Amino acid sequence: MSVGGEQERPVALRADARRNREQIIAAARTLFSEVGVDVPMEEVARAAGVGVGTLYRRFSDRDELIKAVGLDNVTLLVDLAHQAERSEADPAAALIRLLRTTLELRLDITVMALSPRAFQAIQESHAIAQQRDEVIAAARRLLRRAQQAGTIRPDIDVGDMMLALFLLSRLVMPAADELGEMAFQRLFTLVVDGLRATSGSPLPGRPFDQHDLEVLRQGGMRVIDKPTVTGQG
Amino acid sequence: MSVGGEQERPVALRADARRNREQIIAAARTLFSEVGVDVPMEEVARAAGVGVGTLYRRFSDRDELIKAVGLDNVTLLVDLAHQAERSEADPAAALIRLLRTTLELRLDITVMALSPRAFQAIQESHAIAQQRDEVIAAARRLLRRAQQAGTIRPDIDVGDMMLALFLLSRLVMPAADELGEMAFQRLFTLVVDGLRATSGSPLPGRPFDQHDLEVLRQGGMRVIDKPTVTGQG
Amino acid sequence: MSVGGEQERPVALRADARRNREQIIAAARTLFSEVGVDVPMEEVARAAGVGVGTLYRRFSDRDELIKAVGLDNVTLLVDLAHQAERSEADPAAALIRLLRTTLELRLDITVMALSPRAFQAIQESHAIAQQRDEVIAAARRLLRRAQQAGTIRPDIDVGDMMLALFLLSRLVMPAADELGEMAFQRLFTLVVDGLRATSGSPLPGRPFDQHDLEVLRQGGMRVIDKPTVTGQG
Amino acid sequence: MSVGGEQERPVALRADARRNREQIIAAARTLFSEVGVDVPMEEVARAAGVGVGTLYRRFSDRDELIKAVGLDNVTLLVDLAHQAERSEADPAAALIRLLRTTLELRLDITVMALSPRAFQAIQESHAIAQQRDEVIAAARRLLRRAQQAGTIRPDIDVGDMMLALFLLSRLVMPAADELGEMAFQRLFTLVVDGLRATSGSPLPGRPFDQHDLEVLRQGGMRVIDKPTVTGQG
DNA sequence: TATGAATGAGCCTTCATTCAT
DNA sequence: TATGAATGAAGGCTCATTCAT
Repeated sequence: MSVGGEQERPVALRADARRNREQIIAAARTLFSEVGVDVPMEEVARAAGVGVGTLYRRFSDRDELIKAVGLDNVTLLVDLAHQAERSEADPAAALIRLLRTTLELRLDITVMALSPRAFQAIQESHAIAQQRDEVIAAARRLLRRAQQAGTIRPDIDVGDMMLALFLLSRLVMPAADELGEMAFQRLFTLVVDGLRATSGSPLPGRPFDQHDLEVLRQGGMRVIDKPTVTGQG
Repeated sequence: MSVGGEQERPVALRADARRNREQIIAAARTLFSEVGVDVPMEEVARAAGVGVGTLYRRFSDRDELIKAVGLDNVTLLVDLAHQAERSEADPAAALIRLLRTTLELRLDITVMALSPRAFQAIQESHAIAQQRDEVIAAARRLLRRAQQAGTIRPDIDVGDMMLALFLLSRLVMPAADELGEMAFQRLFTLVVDGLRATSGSPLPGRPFDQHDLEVLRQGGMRVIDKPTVTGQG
Repeated sequence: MSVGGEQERPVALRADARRNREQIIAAARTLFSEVGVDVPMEEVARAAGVGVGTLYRRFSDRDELIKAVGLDNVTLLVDLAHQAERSEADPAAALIRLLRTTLELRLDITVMALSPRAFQAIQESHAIAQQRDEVIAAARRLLRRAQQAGTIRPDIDVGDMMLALFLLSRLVMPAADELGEMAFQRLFTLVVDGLRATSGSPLPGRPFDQHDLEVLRQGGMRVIDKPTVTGQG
Repeated sequence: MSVGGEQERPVALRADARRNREQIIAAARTLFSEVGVDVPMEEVARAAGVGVGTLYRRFSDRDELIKAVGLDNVTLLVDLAHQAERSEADPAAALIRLLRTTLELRLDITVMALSPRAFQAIQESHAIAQQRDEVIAAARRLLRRAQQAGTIRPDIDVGDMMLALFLLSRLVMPAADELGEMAFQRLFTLVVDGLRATSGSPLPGRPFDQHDLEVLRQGGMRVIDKPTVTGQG
């Protein structure tokens, strides 16, 4: 599962250094997801149990950290996507489970950039792009199979599905809140229902494919601020 | 149902001052929606064509500006909601049009606070709360009628609908971009399809009502950072 | 009681304009004394019952206002000083009453500038300097008479007395506070006791005359910030 | 009588950090005293030879800096007061030397708050209040002894003495100015003469004790702006 | 190497002064 | 002319990043 990319340290890190690196990425993944990619670097360092100096030694600036988290995420996603493809089950079910897992693991940062800054950063990474394309390709294959099986509506393509994923990614479920969890599950189900074959209205325009998604990313659509449904800080 | 709230200027402003005030609110509405409520005040001022000083003369601080935009939005929404109720048409269609207009006019800030800060600020305004409750009540009445007509799925309540609206609000359509516009329309339709009676899976949990929404707001669910689908708008 | 000075408007002001001018000076005298010469101009205008525009029409900037207040004060002081000289009474008593009245009317701004800025401003006014010199000369004559009568200690000159006045001027008595008033009266008496002939220790150095005072003003001694004995804003 | 207060850093600072902290407090003590507690933070930082960021790292805001300076001052004062008590000499002389040292070291900020802001800040610190009370208690003991020895006038209490100290604190002696130094010494002596037993007039009202001082602080008396005897220091 | 201290640029807000009504 | 609106410079504070220990 070696990744191979421009983010890779050329030489193997010492055990403790590797541990630091992983703790930082783990902390950043959570905080990026819950607080946003603008979270203060000190907060990331604190959550990782290291000093800022160490953080900066591992990741020369915020963008590098974003890329590292992104690569880590997308690497996991490639595995998940391949697993989904390999499962014998109903392709729609596999696809939906993939979506859900992506959200539950908060891996969405890579699929759709979280902020202009994150997008910028991720754009620069060839390794991420490559892996992401593979995830999308796998998702697309699953989608096609589900559409042929008649369980997902025929008038969408993988771009539409990614946008739906993106929407859902805006809801983050704090660990210990039952109501929030329920809200997420309900909305997830509701949106997935919209993806199903039984859904009524023909969608306006034409199916969105990966290329459309790319164009959209380049300069089309903005989505907005650190929103919240809560009063929490 | 006269508005008169704590944001209301008691005395008439001079013509130029009123014009500036309106320009500032308009600029803030757009920027809050597109960039977030943390957008630099200077940027708001510049977009409104005034100096920062003018902005601060009208709105003593950022929170006041947020409240003013919120009240302005919700006041518009009350009108729209009542119009929707009065329309003889299919209640589901009226409801969906209300959702769409809300999004197109970027009035969503009031329905679901965009950030902890916005939430705080809006909480303090009795006038906003009152108007918002009226909007939600009207939406609920429409929802009930549509459910009785069998055109909206029966297992949801107004809270679910508001959450769906919130999700969609994360997609903002830049004026002159056809692809972005199409993306929005497709996703809007897709999510609305999920709201329809024909939709398949029973939603987990129980219908979300306004009270659940309130609880969620108080401290339940977080949603995340200034996301983007694009590199830059 | 015509003043004659570079601050004088060349032509007579209309009655309402004159009234405005006087109200502004009165407000400024109080606020300069109670809040400091850095008090916001809007606050001065409000206290005077006019708009800032009017204030600035009468006084081109803060320095002009300071000069106007200063000239007004010193003009009053000249009268008071001459009255004190004319009184047949004990010269020490006359002198002490002059000091007390100066403080109670808060005319001290002119004697010792209230801030670097005020000092600067006042320096520029020939009219003020002239009147101030006359006040000091009168005080000096009284002082000499009192010293010859043996009621004021012989080892001081008018400069020392002015410094004592300056010290006392740091205590401002809010209108309706009995304790504050008592504090002022006690300290006033205590300092005056230090000026009396019965006082024990010979003062170090040599008597401070008006010239020393001038030198001190030019660049010698600083005194400090908006102090308070209270928690009030 | 160990100090340990809320301003105390619990852990030892790194050598350079400690040095900076001390330089900042030293710079702030001087500037607060000479320019006022409203002196720009950048100016404090510059005087301490550090950047603003460093200043803010040590003291989270201006109030914390004020408290730190206050605690530092009052801690020194407690030592000085106890030394004064221990000295075998004439209690009046010891008391007067204590007053003089307080002024020469510019420790007065704690005894009488320099501004509403300083007062507020200092109020919040239990550690400062405690130490200040001890200083005042020691001063009171000295005062009593001197009064019993017949060398200080009997009709005053410690509150009066603190007010006298406050008055004198308004004169700040710039290091290298002989005339300013002489002015200070003369006025100091003059005021002290007013405190002596030989002084003539009975003071109006009643002796001011520590409680009166407290009441006065709470809301009674205001004293005024950044005054100066000079054009510029 | 890990740490956390220092730096300084950037955004927030206030207010002196000018200008339009 | 009186008013109060508009401007923008200045000072407060935060935080990304660099550097000394």
